[in-house]
Amino acid sequence: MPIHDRRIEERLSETGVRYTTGRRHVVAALERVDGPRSAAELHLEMGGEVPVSSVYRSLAVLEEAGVVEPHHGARGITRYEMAEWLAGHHHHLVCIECGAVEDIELPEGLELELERLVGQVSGLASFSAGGHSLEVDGCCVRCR
Amino acid sequence: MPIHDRRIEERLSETGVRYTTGRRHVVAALERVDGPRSAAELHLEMGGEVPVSSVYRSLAVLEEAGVVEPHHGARGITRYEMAEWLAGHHHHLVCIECGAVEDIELPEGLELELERLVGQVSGLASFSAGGHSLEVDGCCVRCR
DNA sequence: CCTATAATGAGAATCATTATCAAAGAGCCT
DNA sequence: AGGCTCTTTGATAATGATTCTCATTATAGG
Repeated sequence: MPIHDRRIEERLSETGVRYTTGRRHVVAALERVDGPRSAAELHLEMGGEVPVSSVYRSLAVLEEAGVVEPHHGARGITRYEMAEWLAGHHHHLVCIECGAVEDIELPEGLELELERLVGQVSGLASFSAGGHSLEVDGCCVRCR
Repeated sequence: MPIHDRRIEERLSETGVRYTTGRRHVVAALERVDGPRSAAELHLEMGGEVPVSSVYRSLAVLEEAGVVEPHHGARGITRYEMAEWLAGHHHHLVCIECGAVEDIELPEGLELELERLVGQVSGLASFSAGGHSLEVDGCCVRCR
C-alpha cells in the first residue's frame, strides 16, 4: 500500500532482513499519520493487532536499515518518523507549551545557506558531520 | 564556588524555594563539566554522595526555576545543562556512535547568520520563535 | 515436503524516572 | 534555647518505556 514499498523492500534486503507483514504494518501506520509516533502510539494506531514488543523490534530493525528515524522528545519518549530519503529533509518547530512537534521544510535558498553553515561549524571542531537538524523553539498557533 | 551563585540564589528565591547544599552540589557539578549530563552521570560526578532520587528532584526544581535546561538525547535519557542566561548560547555536536554531546559556540558571524535564518524560518510558519538550537550529528574524534 | 534460519508473541527483566513517607533541616516567634 | 511549621531529604517502592528471553511459528531454498 505505501508508495515507498519498493524502495523499502530493496533497502531491507540489502540489510539482509525480510520485509514481513508486521514490519509493513508499522511502515503503513507511520505513513498514515503526519508526525513522529512512539511505539505505544503506533501499537494503538494499528488497533492493538501487533504486540508492543514486536512494534519495538520492527522499529529497531527499520531504524537499523535507515527506513525510519528516531526523534527524542520530552519525558523520555522516543518517537519515530519515516527517514529523510523517504519523507524529505525537514526541520522541527517545537512548541514549548504543549510539546507538539511540527515538521517544516525550508525553501531551497535557506536550506543551502544552512548547509553551508553546518559545514563551517563542524570544521571548527574536529568533527565529521553527518546530518543536521535545526530545532526552533517557540509557541504554536494553538497555544498562543 | 560557582561564579553564578549570586544570580542563581536570587532566581531561586523568586521561585520561592531554597538554594540548599544539595542543589548547590548539582549546580557545581554541572558547571564543572562541559556538556549536558544525565541525573545518573551527575550522581557519579559528585562521587555518589548525593542520592539519585535527590539529584532528580534538584534537577526538577532547578529546571522549574529556569536555572538548568533539559536536553533529550538518545535512548530515553534526559541530560541537563546550565540555562543559556548562565552558560551562554551554544549549539551541540552529537556523536552518533557513542552519543556524547559536545557544546560548541559559533563565532559571531555565523551565529548572526543563523539567527537571521531562524527568523525567516519561523516567519514561514505561524510560529513565534523563542530560541533555537542547531544540532549537528556526526562522529566525534574518539569514535573515528 | 523438509530443513535451516529468521521472525513473532507473551511475558519477564531492565533502566530511567517519579511518587511516597518518615525523618532531618531551616526559618521564625517567643 | 525551645517549640512550631513548612521545606527538603533519603531510602525505597512504584511506574512506564524499552529490551531481552525463549518457545513457537513463518519463510526461503533445496
